[in-house]
Amino acid sequence: MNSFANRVRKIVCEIPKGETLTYKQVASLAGSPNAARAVGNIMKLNYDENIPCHRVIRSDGAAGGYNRGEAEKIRKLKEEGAV
DNA sequence: ATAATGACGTGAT
DNA sequence: AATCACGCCATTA
Repeated sequence: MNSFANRVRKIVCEIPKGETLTYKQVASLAGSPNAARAVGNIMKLNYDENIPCHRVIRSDGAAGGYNRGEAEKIRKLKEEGAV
């Protein structure tokens, strides 16, 4: 998989603990500032357990979604120190 | 190539 | 502040 998905995965994997990036930020870093939707789409389709996708949230501050459940995602972020 | 889908974003009501 | 509708992008069928 060498494409947007790969870039996104790498970026998300580089997110430091306690920090959270918005889908828009990730998309922007991936090269497409308006591909927030595509970013989330890729996560859902890839189910990357090696990637801290739980550190990626919406721009509104909402967690968004998670393969384990939004509650788990939020919990993880809170435990890691994310606001 | 076209249509449909989706863990989004922003603006308008 | 909350909700609705539209727009955007990449992927898959």
